[in-house]
Order: sequence, then structure tokens, then C-alpha cells
Amino acid sequence: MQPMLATAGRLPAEPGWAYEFKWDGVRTLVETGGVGFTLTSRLGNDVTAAYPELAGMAGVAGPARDLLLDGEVVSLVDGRPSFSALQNRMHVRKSMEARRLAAVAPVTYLAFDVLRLDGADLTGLPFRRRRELLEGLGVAGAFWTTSPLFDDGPATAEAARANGLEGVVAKRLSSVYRPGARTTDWIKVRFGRRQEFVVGGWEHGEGGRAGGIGSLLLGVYEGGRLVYAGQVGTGFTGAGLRSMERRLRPSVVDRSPFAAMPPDVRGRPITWVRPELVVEVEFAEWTVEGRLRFASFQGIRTDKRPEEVVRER
DNA sequence: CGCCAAGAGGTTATTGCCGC
DNA sequence: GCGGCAATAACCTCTTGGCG
Repeated sequence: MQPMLATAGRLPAEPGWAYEFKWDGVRTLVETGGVGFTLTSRLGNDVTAAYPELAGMAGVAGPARDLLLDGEVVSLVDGRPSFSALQNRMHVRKSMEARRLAAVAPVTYLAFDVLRLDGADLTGLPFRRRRELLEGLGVAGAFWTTSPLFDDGPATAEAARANGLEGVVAKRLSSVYRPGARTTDWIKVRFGRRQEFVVGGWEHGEGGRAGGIGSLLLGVYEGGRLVYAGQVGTGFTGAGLRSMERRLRPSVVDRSPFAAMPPDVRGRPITWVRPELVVEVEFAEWTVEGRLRFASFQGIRTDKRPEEVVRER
């Protein structure tokens, strides 16, 4: 079964919704009972081998009880989910290596829905009822727990922000579970970070973007040098991308304006420009390499000089 | 060791269908 | 015929693992 997906949006104002923290991890279904114990990724791949510390969930609601849970695998660092830390775990399939990593940096499973119980398909029940059944199971152990649910949206968002979480998910209490569907019964509200960056060039596009811009190369100033900060290739409209190219064309130069470029910037051709254009970009977080994760173009800033653009926080 | 594919996440654009 | 919704396709970033 494929998990139900949320659409991005704003916090609902009307009654009839409940709110959860948005966990920055990987969506995972847990199946126990007659079929044994299986962890399945969003796209239906078996990821049981990656997280041996979760095998203890096999008896979570009683020995060999038939159960299908929906939830998120997260890697907690200082009590906060860290996607970077999880990336060291989620591709490992060799059992020795997985066990070694599980001992050093265990993951946590946060259950937020129950889809099957003792052979009965629960997806047709309203979320309110499924949540009652989930809470009745008492999912709580060394490496697993039940994701808390709240009824005050703004307060949940405030608490999430205060604890450095990435957002909130609102769920309509009357909604049924629709496997694989992206529905407006679940709405995710992300606290994107945003700041300005200087455009230092662009990578050439492919496919539908052939001959034009694929993504913009971004930088910030540190000690008078333009330091590479990653790329942004989404958030544009088609027309916006073409007007961006017209705007950058007059600034094209032969040499990179960046003080240094990481060696692994992909092999696609790059056109460099003088660092004159400032753009606003929304993103999830800085990676350990000091680059942007999930960057999305928001607009051109004409009210800020390039030299003023520095890395914020 | 370098390159490429896969898989996690995201986005916009396009197309097809339904109801009015 | 048109607008809205849903599904699909095609882009993007970043990391790991496998292969030659």
C-alpha cells in the first residue's frame, strides 16, 4: 500500500482539523503479524534491513498481532530530527553495517496512523476514529513512539517553530485514508527559511529547458569573497526563466566570479556572470557542506546591493 | 577513483476528464 | 465550451552505492 500524501498550504482556520508536527525523516509503513515484520518506503521498497533497531516493533501491540502502521523514521540529534544524519542510514542494506550504525546512531519511528488491524482494513474510517485505535495500541518503546496530535493549530505551529521543527501537518478529522493520493485533507505547512543570494552564473538546462537556464548558481559574500552556496532550479515559471536569462545575458563573463568552486558541481556546461543580480530564495536548511537543501526561487531583489548579501544564521 | 543510477525530497507544466 | 481537479510527466537538489 502506498502512503497518503499531503498538499502544501496554509493552516486551516475552520474547525474540524487536528495538527501534528511535521517530522523531517523518511515516510515508512510498518507491517507486523502473519506476514512477519516489514518496513516499506514511500515508493513501496522494502527497507527493513536498514533499521534493525526497529525489529522489536514486531510485537508492539501484542505477539504476532496483524497491524499496518503509517509513520516516519527520523534520526534525532539533540532531540531534533536531522535529515543529514538519517541519510547515513537510509541507503545501508548490509546487515552488519546496519547493526553497527544502529548501535551508534539509532533512529526513532513515529507512528501517526493505523491502516489495518487484525485483518480489518481501517482506511475507510475517519481519521478521528483511526487515531483512537492507534492510541489504544500503546505504540511506545525504546525506538518507537506515537506522534503527538493537537487540536490548536496556531499553538502547534508556535511550538514546532520554537523547537526548531520544519513545520506542521493539519489533518481533517472526518477524512478517510486514500493510499497513494495527494489530498487536501492533509495540509503541510512548512516554515521555509528565506534569504537573498547573489547569482554567479547558470547551469545549462536539459530536456524542456535545453538551450536555456537549468539552475542558477548562488553565492554569498564572506570576507569580501563570493562563496558558492548551492543552486536553485525550481520556483520559476517558464516565462520567468526566460526573462531571467535576458536579464543575465549582458553580464556574461569568461571566468567564475566565485572564490572557489566545489569539485563536484555536475559536468553540465556553466555560463558565468558578473555577481550583480540579487535573488530571494526559500530553502529548508543548510547542508553540512554549507549548501542549500530544497531551494526554491522566490523573486528578484532590486533593493539590496550584492556586497550586502551574506549568509544569515 | 570517477561516473552513473537510484532514491529521498521538492517544483511547475501539461493533459484528460467531469460537471455545469 | 470552459473551469477546476487529478494524474502524469518533466524538471530540480543532494547523497549513497554499485560498477567498470
